[in-house]
Amino acid sequence: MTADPPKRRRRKEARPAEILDAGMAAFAENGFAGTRLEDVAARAGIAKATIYLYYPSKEALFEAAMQDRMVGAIEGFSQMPLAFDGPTDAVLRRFLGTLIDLILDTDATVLLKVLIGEGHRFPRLAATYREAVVARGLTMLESILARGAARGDLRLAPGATDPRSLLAPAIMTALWTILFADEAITDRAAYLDRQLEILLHGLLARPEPTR
Amino acid sequence: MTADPPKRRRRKEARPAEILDAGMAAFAENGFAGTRLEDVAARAGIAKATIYLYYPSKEALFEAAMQDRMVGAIEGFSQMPLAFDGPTDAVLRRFLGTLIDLILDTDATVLLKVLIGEGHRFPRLAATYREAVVARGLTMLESILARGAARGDLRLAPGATDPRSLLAPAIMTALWTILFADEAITDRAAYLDRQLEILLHGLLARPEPTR
Amino acid sequence: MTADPPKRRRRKEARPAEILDAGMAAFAENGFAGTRLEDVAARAGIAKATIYLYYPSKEALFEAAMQDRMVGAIEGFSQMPLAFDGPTDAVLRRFLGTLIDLILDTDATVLLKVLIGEGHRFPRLAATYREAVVARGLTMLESILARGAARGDLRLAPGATDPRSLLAPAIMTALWTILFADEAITDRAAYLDRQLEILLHGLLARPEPTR
Amino acid sequence: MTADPPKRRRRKEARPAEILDAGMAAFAENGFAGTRLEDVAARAGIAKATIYLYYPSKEALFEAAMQDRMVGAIEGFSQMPLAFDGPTDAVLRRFLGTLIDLILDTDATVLLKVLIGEGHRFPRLAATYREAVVARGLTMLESILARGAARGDLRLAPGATDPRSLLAPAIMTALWTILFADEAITDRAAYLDRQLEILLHGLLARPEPTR
DNA sequence: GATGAATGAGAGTTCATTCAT
DNA sequence: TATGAATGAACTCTCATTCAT
Repeated sequence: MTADPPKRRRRKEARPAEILDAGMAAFAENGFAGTRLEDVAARAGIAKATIYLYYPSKEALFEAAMQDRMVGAIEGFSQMPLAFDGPTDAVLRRFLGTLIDLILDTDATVLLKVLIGEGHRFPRLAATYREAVVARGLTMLESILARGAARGDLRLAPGATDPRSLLAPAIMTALWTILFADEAITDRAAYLDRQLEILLHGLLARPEPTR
Repeated sequence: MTADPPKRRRRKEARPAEILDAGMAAFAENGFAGTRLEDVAARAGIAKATIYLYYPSKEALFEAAMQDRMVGAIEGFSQMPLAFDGPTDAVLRRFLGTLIDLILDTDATVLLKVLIGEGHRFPRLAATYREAVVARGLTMLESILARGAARGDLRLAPGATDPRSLLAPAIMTALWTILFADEAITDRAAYLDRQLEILLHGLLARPEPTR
Repeated sequence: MTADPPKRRRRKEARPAEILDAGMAAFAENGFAGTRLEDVAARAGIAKATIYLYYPSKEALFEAAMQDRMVGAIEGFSQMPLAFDGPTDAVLRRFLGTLIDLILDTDATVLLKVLIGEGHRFPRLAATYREAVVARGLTMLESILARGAARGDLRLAPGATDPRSLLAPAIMTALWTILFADEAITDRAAYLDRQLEILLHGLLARPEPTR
Repeated sequence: MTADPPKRRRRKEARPAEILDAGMAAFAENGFAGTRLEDVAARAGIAKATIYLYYPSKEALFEAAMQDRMVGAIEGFSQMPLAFDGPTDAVLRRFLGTLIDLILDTDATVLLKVLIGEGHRFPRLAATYREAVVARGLTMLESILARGAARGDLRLAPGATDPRSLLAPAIMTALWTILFADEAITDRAAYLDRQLEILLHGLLARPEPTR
């Protein structure tokens, strides 16, 4: 990728991150068991043994790669517009829009995919994911709901609304991408609009508005 | 399943299905690459080599197991109450309730999990799944929406509603079970109620009900 | 070696012992770390993986091989002429002669060699060796000495004689064979005679026989 | 060793010797194949690659370390009291006492241990050891015997006595230390006394002392 | 049909050795 | 001179697959 790949000996500082990237890509494609360290090495442009200079085992590499992506995801969250101004529907649209962008443009999808497949064997990772990523997202949604309730925007008390309902558009996006990559969502804005239209206003016609 | 056939013969004819079950369970836990045929055999109570009498390779067993579960899922669909009577909200509640039961009580979750992890390596399976399971579910939802629109129950034209929105509660259920088994949904009815409450009536307070 | 070596599948009963023999030979030549399982397999005429059908690891094979030889050594002891009749010098000559024959004709030398090299890493084996082999030999010598003292054959009280002195001819034989195989002891009887001559009667001229 | 040279320079010149010491210690513990150059480096407080500045390969380092110890052993011999005065028993006692001290206080034991284990793979070393160390020791014993015969101290002609008999106490000491370090000889003087008592005067009661 | 035994082809891991600094 | 980084060549161990019974 860079201009002049020296035969050996690259910047040692970058190595661990390069390996992590290569590992993540490989694990995403083939899962933990299905990935050969040889492939990771090839992707990173190094020898198999070099991996062991930085990670003591395949498992350690896997965990490090996952953890690294989680840090990325968490950072993505913390850079989200925390100042929620204006009407609740606009706030939600902004929040979910950003979240979907995050999911589609980063390795968040990959992370989810791998954790679905291997979470069982790496309970620590699954726990971290739940606490540091999922719970955080849900908490943010809850605070949006609380603010909306305070503003009188919402029909229901915030406690009556499962925030997972609101997470659904984002997660469904990720899932669709994983399962049917080729049929993935193309027009994100339109997609989000349609989902929000229902979440905000409901499916049903208002039963006898006046009367 | 059947009532009385002589125990002797049952064994022989049941072999392939037993192996399929064992395989499914093993693949669900450890994925394709992470599963050892030895484990499958142990689960099925047979010798490793016996598997080869019925399936020519690990891949073939995997595909057969998946296909088998898909057939089960499809059968589940076809046994769903196709006579949609009554108001659309009741129909939807019945449909999604049955779907969630199906997901939680069968291997549908497991199927989804495995396909998420290995779909990439078994594109034929992924395609079958999309067409025979997912598309079928969406089609049924679309027909519910069309009927609802015809009845005047719906706020929007059926084409304006992404049926995936309606699938979300079911799929989120599956995902939550996969990722956080211990924190899984316990009270299904209540869970569904809360989700439907939003899907049907929306989050927002109705602006100026009178008009 | 046998007449008709079938291509595959030999008597499963003999396998473990064959592997043990092959392992012992290999370990004796190259030590534990220096031995490649591939070599053991080749010596045994089997595939490398077959070893793992019988022993779960290289270490386990090593320990099993050692233990097996120790059992052999111990059996050798128990078949020694326990009925010590006649004058002590004859008894000793018989005992040590048999011991040297045992050492030179069995794997006892090899066992000693390997334990010298690897005992440090396999303390359990070293302990077993000390207790089951060495201690047993010394005990037998002590009983010979006690009997000799009772007969009035000995100059000293049996407690005053370190039985290791008497073991020396046997052990030196083993050591010489290990270190300088090509220069090994050839005429065992003569060798033993010369050693015993000294042990029994001493180096020094009897000072003042009368007195 | 030397008195005062500036600390700076000392380091450089001492390097090879330090590496040799570290190597010897490591080889003694784990044998040739079982020793990692990394360990040697760690023991010597240097980097693994530095070893290659002084020794072109692991084998070369091994041979150098062994040879170095042999030189030490030989020097030990040459510093032994060559002026054998007095009665043969006293001479022998002095000689063997010094030898045992040498064995127990230097790396002579270690050398023996390693050569037992790896002599097979390093025949040159084994040959050197036999010639430069063992043969030399035996020669010295033979000269003691010759002198003793000339003095009339000995019962037998010197040719009738295998000098290895006399070496036995020393070698048995080494062997015991190697095999059963924890049960090693503690009271050297007493141990030697008991061994010599037998070697000099024999086990048997003098048959009819008078007559 | 069923299986225990056997194996070839890897996969992860280690380590002596080399190279650039 | 000294070393951290890198690697190729093993080596141990695993596992899908086959074969003889």
